[in-house]
Amino acid sequence: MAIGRSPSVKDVAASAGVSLGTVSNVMNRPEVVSPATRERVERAMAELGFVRNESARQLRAGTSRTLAYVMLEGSNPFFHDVAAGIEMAAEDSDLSLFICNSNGRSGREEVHLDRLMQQRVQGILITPVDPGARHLADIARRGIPVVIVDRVGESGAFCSVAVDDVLGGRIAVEHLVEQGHSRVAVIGGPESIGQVRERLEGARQVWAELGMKPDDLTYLPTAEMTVAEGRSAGERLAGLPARRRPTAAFCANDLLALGLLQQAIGAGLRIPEELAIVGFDDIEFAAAAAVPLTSVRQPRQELGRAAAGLVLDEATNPAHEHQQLTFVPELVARASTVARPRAY
Amino acid sequence: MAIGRSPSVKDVAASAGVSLGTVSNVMNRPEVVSPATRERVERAMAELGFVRNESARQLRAGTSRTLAYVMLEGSNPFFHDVAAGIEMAAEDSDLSLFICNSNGRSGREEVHLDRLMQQRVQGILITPVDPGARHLADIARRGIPVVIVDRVGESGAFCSVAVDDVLGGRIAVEHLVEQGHSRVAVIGGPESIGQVRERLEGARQVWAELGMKPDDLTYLPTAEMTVAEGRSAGERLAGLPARRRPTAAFCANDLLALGLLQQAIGAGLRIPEELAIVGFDDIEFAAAAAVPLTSVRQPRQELGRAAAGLVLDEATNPAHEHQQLTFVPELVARASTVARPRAY
DNA sequence: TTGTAAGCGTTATCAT
DNA sequence: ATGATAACGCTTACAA
Repeated sequence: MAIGRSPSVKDVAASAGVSLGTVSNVMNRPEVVSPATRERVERAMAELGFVRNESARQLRAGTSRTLAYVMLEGSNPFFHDVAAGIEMAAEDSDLSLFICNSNGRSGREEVHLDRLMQQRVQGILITPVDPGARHLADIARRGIPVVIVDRVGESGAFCSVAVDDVLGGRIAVEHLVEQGHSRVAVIGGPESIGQVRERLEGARQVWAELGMKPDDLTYLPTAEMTVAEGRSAGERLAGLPARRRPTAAFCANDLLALGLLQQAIGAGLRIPEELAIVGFDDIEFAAAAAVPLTSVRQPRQELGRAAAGLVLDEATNPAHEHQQLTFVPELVARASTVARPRAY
Repeated sequence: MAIGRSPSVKDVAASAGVSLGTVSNVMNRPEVVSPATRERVERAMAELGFVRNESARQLRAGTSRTLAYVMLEGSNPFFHDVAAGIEMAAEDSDLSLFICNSNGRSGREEVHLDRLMQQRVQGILITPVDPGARHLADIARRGIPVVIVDRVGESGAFCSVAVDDVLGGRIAVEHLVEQGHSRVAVIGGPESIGQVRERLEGARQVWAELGMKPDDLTYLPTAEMTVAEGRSAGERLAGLPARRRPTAAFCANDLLALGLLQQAIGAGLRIPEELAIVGFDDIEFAAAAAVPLTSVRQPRQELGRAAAGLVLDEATNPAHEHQQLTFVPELVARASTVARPRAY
């Protein structure tokens, strides 16, 4: 039943009684071939079960029909939403999307990048472990379009798409202060993650500008941005002396916030009365939490879409100029900070 | 700065003053080339920034170094966990993994499948919209290894890896009955989804076997397996007259359960005292919920790993026989069904 | 409108 | 140990 090897244009040509070139024309410029022969060729293709060999096409064409996205953390739905946005854009341009996951490890990232180069992908979208990494610059120098997603490239050597993380941190903490909190925890880490640094930075900035006491902003570092670390931060929070204990927390992403929320509810705290919580990203699960989570929303799919637009521009437009797109994050207030939420 | 085209083996050969074949040997059988020339070639490669062209390699080799997974719903973390398992196995065999998402639409699925064939992937893993679909059988008939994941192929025409969904439904409902519930809701849909049918089937079976009254098992159909539909099912549940209202619910997946949980807590119900909830899949967010969710665990990564093993066997072992691997699901009891959970 | 032939970058076979 | 050469399946001039 199984065939030795799959039929090639040559086989189709033989079967249809035409030449190689004609078969190719049927596929690539059907208008130049007469309806009669075209139909004959198409029938032959169907009969033989011909499937075009993309490698051969690509070898000849010199260009592939694929984009790639190297995500930072497969376990964070945020990145999958970004990927979904990219995929839509890719689909619109009739491109395939290759998705890789570095899992925060620079080594894996490099391995993936290497393979993608071998595959001659049209462009690479990446949320890098380190935007300053040598291997990233190397790729860009080769002329392969690279776009940094969710992070601003430091050198301006590539395009980037991100939200203003500093602003995000600001509006989160500003919101908490508006709600009457005067002792706030900021939770996140490690600080080697740029997004974390900037979100914390924004939080500190606005805290100072609003004239709050520096000591009343407590930083609780975490080793990762996970639910488990959020729970652990909650325990540390609970361990603080009541007088100094923050009445609100700003978490650098939603996974941390979800973990904190779980720990707090488990400990019997009323949310938001005894502890208010703001997350970051606004993933689906934020709104789906038992106490819906206030979060700083990133336009996740939009981010991906815009990034895809930039790679494609770089890939096809000779006049392309690198640009850093910045989206404005938006606070989505829910029950975890306000008893009667403005949004749900 | 940017180079016209990237250097080929030919360029490397010229630069190193050796022949084409020698360069190829350095890459593929380094042991046959003398250390001196090998080093010379390697230096030339580094200087020129040579990157092997995978299309050409593949065209020549006739086979690609990629596996593909077509997932059913990108918005459900369950599938990403399966994908992670596949990826690990792929990595072990030095293969790349191409991830696609059909989003439950048969049309998208077919488009992806088509592209994957053109790419000549080594094998396809898929959680299909419809395991009986024509296009799936067509691919298998072409001799491309296809493995059905999280669903049993109907015809035995391909390998499959799944958990016993009927059993899963059984242990979920058995657990609820053990906890003393005599009115239970089963929530899920649409019934066109095989997993749903079987989980419900198991629920009904065990309900009857335990001698419970048929009318006390209420089926609440949903249009999708999402958090939003879970919430909506919760509202319908709340609308039932108190006498007939179930005191426990078995949801066909965790997203539904999470939605139901949210709705119930929002409505002021105490969990599990006033409503006990069991989900299915045991995704990370089940354990992370405010009230940790009891769930029927699927060995998500294991599923992926095993499936990858089967495709690889089919791809490489001439004596390969199709097989249907079935894992045994396991109940993970948490606070959403037991006041003092056995596990956390 | 259709056929012929060259070439994309690699690998493998056969000489040397 | 190294070099020359054919072949993989396709696209695209160019010729007929």
